[in-house]
Amino acid sequence: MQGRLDRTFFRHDVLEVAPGLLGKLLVMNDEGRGKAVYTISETEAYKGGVDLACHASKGRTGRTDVMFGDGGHIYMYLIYGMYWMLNVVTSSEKVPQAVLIRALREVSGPGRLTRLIGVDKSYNGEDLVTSLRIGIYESGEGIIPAYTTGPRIGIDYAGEPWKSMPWRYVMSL
DNA sequence: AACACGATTTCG
DNA sequence: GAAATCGTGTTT
Repeated sequence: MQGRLDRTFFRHDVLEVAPGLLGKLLVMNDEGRGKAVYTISETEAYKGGVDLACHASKGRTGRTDVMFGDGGHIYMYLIYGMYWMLNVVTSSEKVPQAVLIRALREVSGPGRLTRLIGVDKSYNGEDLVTSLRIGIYESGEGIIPAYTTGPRIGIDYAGEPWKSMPWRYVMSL
């Protein structure tokens, strides 16, 4: 590992950070569960005020507040009353964007992965740059691996053009 | 105070 | 194809 991703990595546009997170290492250091390292293999970009699939597009509320903050923080969202979605806030303050971590290598599905690694609402607002229990690190290569793109999952309600934007990034084998 | 709904997963 | 299950935003 070359080292932990710094603040500037997260302060770029979500369409740049989402594919940029592929191949990066998600490092967990939760008390009791011990240390664990996972490779991020699938992400989705949710781009601020214009993107109707992005929760922040309907304005700043208590829940979406963290997305309006500085990049590098975590936005946790509970879906269907049972699954936590792990998001990484990107860009800078006042610009609401986030990357949904959809899969880790060997672990498919955003809801299953958060259960596996033990991430829930208590991680909302956590700073990935300074947190002692969760962080993202550069992989050995330090480059973005090959990947394919496609429409995001489960957001058809947002309508066109959002439901068709190729903002889902899947790392190739 | 009540209601509708969702960035999913699992089972039949 | 449908249920499980609840925090959040919206409506009453």
